Amino acid sequence: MLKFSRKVDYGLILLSKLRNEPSSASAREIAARYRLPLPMVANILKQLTSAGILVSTRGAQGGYELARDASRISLADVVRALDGPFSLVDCTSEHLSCRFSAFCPTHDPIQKVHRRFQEFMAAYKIEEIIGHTQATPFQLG
Amino acid sequence: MLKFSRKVDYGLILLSKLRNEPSSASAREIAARYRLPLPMVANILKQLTSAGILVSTRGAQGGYELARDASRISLADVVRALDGPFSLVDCTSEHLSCRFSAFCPTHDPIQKVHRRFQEFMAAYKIEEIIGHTQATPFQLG
DNA sequence: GCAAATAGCACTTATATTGTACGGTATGAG
DNA sequence: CTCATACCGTACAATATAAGTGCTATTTGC
Repeated sequence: MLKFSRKVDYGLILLSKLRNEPSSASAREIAARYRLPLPMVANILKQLTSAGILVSTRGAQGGYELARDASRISLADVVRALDGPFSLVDCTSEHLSCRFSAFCPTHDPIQKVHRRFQEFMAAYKIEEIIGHTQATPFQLG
Repeated sequence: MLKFSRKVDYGLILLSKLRNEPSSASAREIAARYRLPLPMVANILKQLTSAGILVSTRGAQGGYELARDASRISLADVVRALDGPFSLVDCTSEHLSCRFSAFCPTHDPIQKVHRRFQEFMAAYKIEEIIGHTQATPFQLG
């Protein structure tokens, strides 16, 4: 299917929290705020950190904050961090994975679609997505 | 993940055959040509037909051909026919499926991303993808 | 009637997503 | 220095989705 994973969905929500309330927040705090399971939130934050989108402080009073301004974080960054390198087709990186290999009649044109889509995602900064609204906690039981 | 399904991959190859060698071809013929399993090819052709992208002729000497010119078939048409309605996020159609419902801080902006992506796919005609090269059969054992 | 061909289901298997858990390491406070 | 807090890395189980196969019915041309 052609859709964002739930990780990306959640990730954007967590990022909106961190961007709109910039004081460093712990995984526990964020999970409680949005009524999400702690292990999942922790995992997502870890992945965003190792991708360089967040910076973490360990130990008591530690937590996470944005590594750079939201206007310099693209949708492509977030998706790559949480879902791995995305490619519309398998044969983007390794030709071998394709049965048709060099003879594939659609290979080159689809590469072009792929590149255009990558550009689209890279140009889309999360500032546009999370910058407008204040992060709103889950309000209903 | 954010990629085309194999069905779409195969579908585009089959479409390139039908567009570049316009005489009506049977599923068996196409499967043999590309060394693909007949049941799979048949299924894909069936789905493309019921979506109105191909027209079929039943019975002996029957087969498939494009329902309209490749310049009037979009990538969105093909993806929708083979993978179902695609939406970057679950909450595109039914708000209920989202845990945060109306309180979700990222809902509206992501809808916009979704619409832009749909437009991108709808503007991309398969003519651009399958029109340049002649369909090349699989050539290696 | 017979063979070729599509139509419509239903089913199985493989793979990816989703969510959870655990042992380890770093830090700050008392 | 001990303890609680919090991040780190990785592995694991459950579930959902995709991928591929098979079968029976129906249509059509010879």
